Amino acid sequence: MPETTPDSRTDSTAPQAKPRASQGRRAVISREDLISAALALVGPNRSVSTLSLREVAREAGIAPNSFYRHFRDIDELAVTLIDEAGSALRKIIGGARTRAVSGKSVVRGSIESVMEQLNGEQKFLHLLMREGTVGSNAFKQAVEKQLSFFEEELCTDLIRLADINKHPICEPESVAKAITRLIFAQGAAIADLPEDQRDAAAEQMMLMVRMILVGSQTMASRRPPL
Amino acid sequence: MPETTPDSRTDSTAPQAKPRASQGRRAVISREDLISAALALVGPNRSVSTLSLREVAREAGIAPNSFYRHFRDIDELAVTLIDEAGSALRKIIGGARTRAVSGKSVVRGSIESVMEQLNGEQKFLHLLMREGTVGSNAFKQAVEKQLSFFEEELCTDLIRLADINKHPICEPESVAKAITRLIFAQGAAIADLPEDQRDAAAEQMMLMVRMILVGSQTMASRRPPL
DNA sequence: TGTACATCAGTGAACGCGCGTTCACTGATGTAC
DNA sequence: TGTACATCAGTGAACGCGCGTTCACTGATGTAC
Repeated sequence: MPETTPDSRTDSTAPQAKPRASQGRRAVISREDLISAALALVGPNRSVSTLSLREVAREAGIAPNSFYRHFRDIDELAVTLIDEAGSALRKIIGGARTRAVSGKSVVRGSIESVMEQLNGEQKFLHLLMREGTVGSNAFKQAVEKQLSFFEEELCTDLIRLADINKHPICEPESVAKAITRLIFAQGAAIADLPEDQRDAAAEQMMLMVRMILVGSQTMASRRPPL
Repeated sequence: MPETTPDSRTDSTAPQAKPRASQGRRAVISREDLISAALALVGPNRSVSTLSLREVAREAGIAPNSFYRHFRDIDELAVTLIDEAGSALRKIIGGARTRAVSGKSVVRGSIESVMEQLNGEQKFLHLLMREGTVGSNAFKQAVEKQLSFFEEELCTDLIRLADINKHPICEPESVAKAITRLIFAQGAAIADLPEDQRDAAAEQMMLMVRMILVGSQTMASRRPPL
């Protein structure tokens, strides 16, 4: 029976990720339960790197050492959390983007989708925004990987839209990177703002994104693209 | 004699910051020594929020409880560290900016100055880039304050240059914010890059900044500025 | 100049705490016969 | 169908560790007389 979920796990870093599912006592909690517990604990403000193994186990309702049945250590859980947050977020934003295919409102649609995430209950976004600059190298790489996924998808969209609108842009990779990084950096700051200032901050963010886009279009029209 | 350095210290948050200097045993270590010890410990990768009181005391060569003679707690030291990093960095970059007053090379001069910091021994920049998204609210606010100082200075420069070059830009505050945030976000990522990829990353960062500037100029020329 | 004294930077020992990790275990389950 | 057994998720107790914080202290210094 082949593995049906290719998913985002790394190649060989899950040494005890239940290779079997047949014999022995049935599991009462799962990897996913621990992830949920961790997600509940980080809330909107805590960093994954401050989670303790005992704390997560307590939240999940198991003994501390039972944790080792599911993850090698707390860092493996943290990286898994980052990966899951990234893919969940890409799914959400990707949905918002394809829903609003009409012209350049793609930018607005995406950013509004990000803001919804910020204002809502979801913790994925906070999590991703927070872990990029601290913690172990494994953390940073995990975040970097997720961000580059966003960049790639945005880059594809930019090129597609440039073709449709006959508005070529220069260096779409750099444009995508600038927009992605700016949104994540600003998003983290906006998340800490009081509710009534967020809309204005979101508008400002849209203006910034528009500046980047207009700039790249202007630069493309000065020199022929490529 | 009026206070010549308005500086960044907060109003009343240093309850035991040596109000006297006359009686009693002479201090063998100072507040500054503790700050240096902390700075040495954070190095290029650690977050200030992971410093322990005992660790800093050990590094400074004093008993753990002697720490309390200089700071209320470890958080007060961390905030002080952030403030000092910010003002040191503003001094350095401000110098680079005024040195290169000729035309638009101000942008290049500033970014090269930032890159020098990244490549060099100084830890101020790493520190500021790292602490904005994690840690207590006090940390975040301290970083936010320093970043907004950068923004203000950059905004002033942008307006001045726009006047000189007869190239008006729209919403200089937003432009300054976008550039500042982008540089700090990207800088943190570049700091983790291997040496040989940094120059390329710096060039890309300059391109991004130029896109923002060009975009804001283009948008200003479409609608009359203000 | 000498002496008593107040000041206060720094100390050493101790506290209780939460942590990660280990150990030998328990007991529910699926499988082989 | 019944029984013996292997598997293995979860446990409870214990370990040693570094932590922040406290306490009563020591002893160098400046000041008053």
